[in-house]
Parts: sequence; structure tokens; C-alpha cells
Amino acid sequence: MARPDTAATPDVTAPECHATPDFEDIALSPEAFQARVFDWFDEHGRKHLPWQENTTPYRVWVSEIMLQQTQVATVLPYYARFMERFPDVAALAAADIDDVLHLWTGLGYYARARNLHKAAQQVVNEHDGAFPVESVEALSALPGIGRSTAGAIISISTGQRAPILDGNVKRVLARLHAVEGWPGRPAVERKLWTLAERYTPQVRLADWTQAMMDLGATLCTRGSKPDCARCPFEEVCVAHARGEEKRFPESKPKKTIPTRQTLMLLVSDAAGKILLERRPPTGIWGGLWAPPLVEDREAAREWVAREARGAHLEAPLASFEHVFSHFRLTITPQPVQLGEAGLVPAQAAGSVNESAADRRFVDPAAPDAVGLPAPVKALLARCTDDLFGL
DNA sequence: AAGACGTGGTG
DNA sequence: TCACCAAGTCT
Repeated sequence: MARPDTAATPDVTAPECHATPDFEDIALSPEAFQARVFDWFDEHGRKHLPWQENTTPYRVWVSEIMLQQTQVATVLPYYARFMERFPDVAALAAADIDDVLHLWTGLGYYARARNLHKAAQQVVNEHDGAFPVESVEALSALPGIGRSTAGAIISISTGQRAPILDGNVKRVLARLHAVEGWPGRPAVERKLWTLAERYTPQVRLADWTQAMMDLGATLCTRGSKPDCARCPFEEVCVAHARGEEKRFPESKPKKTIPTRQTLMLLVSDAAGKILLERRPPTGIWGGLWAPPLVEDREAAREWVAREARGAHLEAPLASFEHVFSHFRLTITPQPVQLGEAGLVPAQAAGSVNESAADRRFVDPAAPDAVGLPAPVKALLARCTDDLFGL
């Protein structure tokens, strides 16, 4: 069943016209590589993760979305809760977005949950409830499903041939072939896709996809500790031959992360409930609920004067600092000075306009079943009566 | 094309 | 304490 191109390897005898070759070839045909991967997987691969049982497109899809940029151990409890609450795509499509975001609270990258919900509705309304797993193109047309996730869903749930290229596979291939450059650069990613495509076999696709991810997750790990001694490709790996495992793949260029100061306003009504607002549909914490966020004390005073005449405004309880990929969000611990804001005692509170659908007071001890960012959830958990005792 | 988007674990 | 980053996608 050898494919015609299997023995053909690019001619690298005259690479001098390039500053660097695309990648180094290895002394192993794709067929031989595949055979070793399967042998290794049969012995050492992971075969009993929850999403490996009953591999329907829906179950595989939910797992692949949750696992994006998220570790397996983190996903496990979220996956169990999600599948229990939304056992099939119809249940998810019919759900309220607040219920979906509620189950996603703490998992991060909330656009994944919004896209999951939207995609479920598309599957129900535009595909008769069946995932369009006939092609990578059709599947990746759904929101939140890119090329790699589409490949994973198709290969695992249908056994059709579709390559994947996640962080694990990128690392394996970048080391095996000493692919230069940061994989975030499109040119580098293209080379890695070429390799991924070349190695993808014709049979056992579900095992193949899992095996390649396992190889990267358990053996060819990041940093300085890949377990080359147990790797079936030790003697053909170009990076290992050079003693440069840790240099591949190249890491993202460092950039200084700016700091953004934020005050989280804790506004309570007379009953001690806390004001939450729905965040805008896109951007940080999109669609979730959080206290009003303002830049500084001046903005806090303006907010109170404008929105909460007579309300009881307290300061954040604790110091938070959250580092995002692009900026550092600091929730300052210092109390906001209220005197000049013209506030009256708590007994007169409750004049915040909550008529808007995206504004509500919640009991901090039992917040509504809506999506809460992790810092907000932690903050509410500490909002006891004594906080507002003044 | 580069930046936005979360959180918790790790050394 | 803090930089780094884990089964990526979207804009």
C-alpha cells in the first residue's frame, strides 16, 4: 500500500541558495516512522481518557475545544460536568449561553464556549444535527474549529485520513527534522504542516492522532527534559543528534508586557447583594458577569456619581494580579476613598439602575448560574457581611 | 501578520 | 517572585 511519493525525499544536495534549508530529512521512510509510532503507542500510549470512550463527533469535539491551550488534568472535571449537563449537540444548542459559560467558569478562553454554543446551533439548524465530518473544510467552517481541531475530530471520530498539527506534534516534528524558526510564524507552520501531511498514515487514524499527541505530551516534552532515552526515534532525530533538543521548536520572541491598573468596584444594595454587569460580547471575559471595572479612582468617583447615587461602594478585598498574554491586569487592593464621592450610608443604598438586562445584583454567597471570571468568583466567595460593615 | 484571548502549573 | 507556557483560533 505504499504511496508513490513515499520514497521520494526532497533533493537537499544543493541547498546553498537558501540561507537555511526548510528542514533536514531523516533516515527513515514515512512507513517506517508510522510503524514505530504505532508500536510505541500500543505499548505506552494513553487509551482510557474519558473522551476516548464512545468517540462520537460531539464528544470528541467538546474535548478538543476544551483541550486547546489547556492541560489534560485541568480539563477532566470540566469535561465530566459538561457532558453530564449537555449529553448531545441538541442539548447544547438548546441551552442558554449563561448556562454554557457557567460550566466554563475557570477554564479560560471564553470565546471557546461562545463558539461551542454557536457551532452547536449551526449543526442543529444547518446540518440536521449531524456534524459535517465529511471534510476538514466543512468542519472547520464551524466557529472555533480550525484546521488542526478539524483534523483531530475527523480522524478520531471517523477514522478518515486527516492530519493534525497541535503543539505536541509541532514539537515532535520540529525536533525530528530540526525545523528552524518559531512555529508562530506562518512560513514555519507551513513547513510543519507539510511534514504532518507526509507522515499521516492511511490506516488506524484515530490511534495515529492520539499517538502523535502522546509522543509530544509524555516523551518529547518541552523545555530541557524530553525523555530521549525512551524515544523510538532517538537515533534518527536531527535535534538530538546535534544535542539541541531544547532549541526546537524555537520559542516565541519575548516582548515586554505592559501593566494595566484596574479597580473592581464592589457595589452592594441594602441586602448585601453585589452588582454584576455582563461584559461586552467580545474582548476580555466576553459574555461573562463581573463587577464594574474602572481604570482609577477618578473613574471610580465618576462612576459612582453617574451610576450609583446613594449606593454603598466598597473597595476590593484582596490583591489580585493576573498576567495575560498581552498585559498585566492588576486589581488594586487599596480602598477607594469615598468621602468626596458624596456617598451616604449603606442603609440608603440600592439606587443603582439595574433595569438593563445586562446588570443585576447577586448574592455573593450564591451567585446566579452565569459565567464568572475566576478572579470574580474568588472575590465573591470572600464577600461576607463584615466586608460591608464599615 | 501580529496580537488578543485565561488560567493554573511549574522551575 | 516570576517568566514561561499547555491538545489553537480568530481578527
